[in-house]
Amino acid sequence: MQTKYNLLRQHFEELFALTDDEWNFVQSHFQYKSLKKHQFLIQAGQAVDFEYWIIKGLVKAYSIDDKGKEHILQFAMEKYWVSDHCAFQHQEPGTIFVDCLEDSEFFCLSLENREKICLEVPAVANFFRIKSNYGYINLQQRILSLLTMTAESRYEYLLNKLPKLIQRVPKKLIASYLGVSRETLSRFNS
Amino acid sequence: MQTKYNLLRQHFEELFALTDDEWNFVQSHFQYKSLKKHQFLIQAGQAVDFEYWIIKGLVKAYSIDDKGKEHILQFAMEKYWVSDHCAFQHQEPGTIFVDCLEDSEFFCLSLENREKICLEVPAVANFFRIKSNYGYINLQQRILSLLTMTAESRYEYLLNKLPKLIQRVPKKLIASYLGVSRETLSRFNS
DNA sequence: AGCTAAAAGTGACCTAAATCACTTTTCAAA
DNA sequence: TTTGAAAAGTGATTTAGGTCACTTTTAGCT
Repeated sequence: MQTKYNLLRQHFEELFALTDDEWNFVQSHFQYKSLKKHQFLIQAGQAVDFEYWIIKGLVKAYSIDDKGKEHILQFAMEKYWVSDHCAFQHQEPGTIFVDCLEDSEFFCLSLENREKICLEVPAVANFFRIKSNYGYINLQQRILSLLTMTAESRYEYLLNKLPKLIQRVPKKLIASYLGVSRETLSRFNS
Repeated sequence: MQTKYNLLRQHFEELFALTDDEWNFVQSHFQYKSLKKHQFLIQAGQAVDFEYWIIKGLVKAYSIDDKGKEHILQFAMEKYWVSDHCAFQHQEPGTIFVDCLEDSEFFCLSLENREKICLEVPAVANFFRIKSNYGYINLQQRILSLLTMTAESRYEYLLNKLPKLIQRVPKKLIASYLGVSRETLSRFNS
């Protein structure tokens, strides 16, 4: 288990160094969780008590529309953070589902604990500040890709950007992420 | 001018309180800028030296595709932050344009100064952390709206969410923001 | 290894929205 | 207050991508 915590420490320290004391304090605010493939991390309608850092595995975050169709908001794997951020931040019932595409392990951080470690350890506040900023930048680019590119070029773009992901995820889910039907994606390209 | 700085201080203090000393330090890292309608704040291809807080006015942030068509990434008005965040963060040439839809005034923050005040004043780091997080949440919702909703319901949704904005912005720009053609938008609704 | 279910591919057809071309309305600057 | 330009509306036509129905392939399970 300590090895797993060390992975998280390394993740924090990619951006800002922490003293051992700081790290021990921070670490004590996370809890471990493990799920099998097909199990839910978050379900719409329920409370979202945590933000999750993925130690190992792969999940999809998605919403389900009135016709029962699923729309993928995010794939998240090792070293990614995932949650229903909106529900988590506002401590409201969630609107999206997150489930495991592979057996997965997580470190869980509650809102209360997040605020506590951010206020206590400025390096952690700065860590989340920069991480959120990168996340924001990524979403802006995804929005631009939805506004400016055809479905086919979004697919090519994703193939280049995250080739490893494509191999771990069924194409029908890639289609859902890109906002295209499975059949249309199947008719693309190479 | 001090009145304008006070607006910015209030904006920071909506999330975390600052001492007068802290504020004086923070304030000294911003510079004032004013532009007339139709002037550019940021242009694709050029360095992006600042992030901007809007004191007064309204701008659009957009990219131009290979066919010369403009796609609106964001509208930003009083109390909003705007920049080419990607280019700014990586200190690379920009890829988007930001120009003024009305005469506008800004406070400008360089990357170096942002990092300086965040490291010096933890409340500022926490401020930007929370702001970025809210921004992230908003973009996730916009992505979901692009994936799950028809153009018409996205329009209705926007009418409810930001009625004031609609009145300040030509409909053809709203169309571009929603990812619909001007003509199609014009055929909608009520 | 054999079997079931999920995933992927494919043809035929349909539709939301884009595009093009033109008219009408609104607005801002002289 | 006129006037020229930008914005908005509208009809006709096209098109990217969706939907439906079915077949083939792949991947987990016992």
